[in-house]
Amino acid sequence: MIAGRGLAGLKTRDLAREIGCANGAVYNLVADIDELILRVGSRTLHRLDEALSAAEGAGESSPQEALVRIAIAYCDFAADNLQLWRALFEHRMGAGKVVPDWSVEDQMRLFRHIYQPLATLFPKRSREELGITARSLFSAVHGMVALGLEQKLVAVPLPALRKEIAGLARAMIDGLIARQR
Amino acid sequence: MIAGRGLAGLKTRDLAREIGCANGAVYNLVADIDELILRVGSRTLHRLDEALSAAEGAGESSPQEALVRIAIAYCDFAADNLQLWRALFEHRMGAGKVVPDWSVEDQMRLFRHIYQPLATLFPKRSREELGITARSLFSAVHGMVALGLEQKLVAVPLPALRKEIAGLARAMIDGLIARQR
DNA sequence: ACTTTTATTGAACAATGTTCATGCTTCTGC
DNA sequence: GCAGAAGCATGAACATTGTTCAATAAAAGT
Repeated sequence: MIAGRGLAGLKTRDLAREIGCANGAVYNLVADIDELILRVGSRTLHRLDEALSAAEGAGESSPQEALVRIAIAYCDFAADNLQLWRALFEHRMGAGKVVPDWSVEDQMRLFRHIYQPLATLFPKRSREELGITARSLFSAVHGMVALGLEQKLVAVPLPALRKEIAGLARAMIDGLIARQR
Repeated sequence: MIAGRGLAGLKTRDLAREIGCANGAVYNLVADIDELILRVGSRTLHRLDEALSAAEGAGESSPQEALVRIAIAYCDFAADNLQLWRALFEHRMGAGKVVPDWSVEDQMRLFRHIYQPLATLFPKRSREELGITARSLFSAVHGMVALGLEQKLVAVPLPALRKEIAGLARAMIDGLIARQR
């Protein structure tokens, strides 16, 4: 239902009807809709993880190009799974509730993909520095994808967005390499 | 109320009580809460515009440094106006409704700040290319600020975030310059 | 002063997440 | 086989919220 009508289109009553049970029975499977959304998010994150892994390995080449491929793969995944991907970031936890550990773990796993090539590129940097850089790179690419797929402001066709992301990703990496010297 | 308790803390009844009128009277001032939120967003965007203008002009220097200052100013504004700034991006229009022109106009104005220095740096590029690059740069910085202030994943202290943003902004710009040659 | 327009009120409606008393299945130990 | 227990399903009911609306009051116009 999230994939079809978006996060806002997920209603407990519709859901109960779809899976063929009463309203209340949903709460035997899940404590909250928060939990339900997190569990869907977990699946999405795992599929995203696979997509990034595939991009990481494909075509042995420089770490630079691996990072660019990962960025493009991220963009493609988001475009192909628009609603599910949006749900990952649109969702806000209900008041007072805290994100469970297993969900945080799912999110953290993403940075691994960026960490690895970065560590090869910058062997002198500490684990912590690399972690921060990895997160920054991810955030930057994520921002481009997020606003690029929003379509509301300026309608940029997907191929142009991919090219733009590849360009800026290369620029960031080149800039980082040049800057460290 | 948005500034205090966040977008989710805005309730029409509380609002009516706060301004001293009946529930329904709110709808003489605004058609929707969507409109209300957009109007608050408009004010936020104007204040943001002023903050970026101040950063743009401060300390005559290279376009590169102007861009970095703008990025930092964006980060600072977001940190100082966290809830209001979040409301700009968290809000999704109610089903079927479309964002009015005046609100889109408000959003577009932001890119001007980035466009100007970019045009100086890359005089050969077309207006359209510059527009796309401006949006990409903005998106990338926005992504860093957004995930950086989220605090949920990794708690990065604000000074570190500012440094990180400045570093990656410089890297992006350097990379773009090097790449064009 | 009377009419017309506008604003205010607060009850009512609809949508939606969540809970719960009641009753029904299914499993367990014998 | 079966009594009791444990779990599950049901759908009504509740709480919260955005929104509407008929009735009423206020203001403006003439």
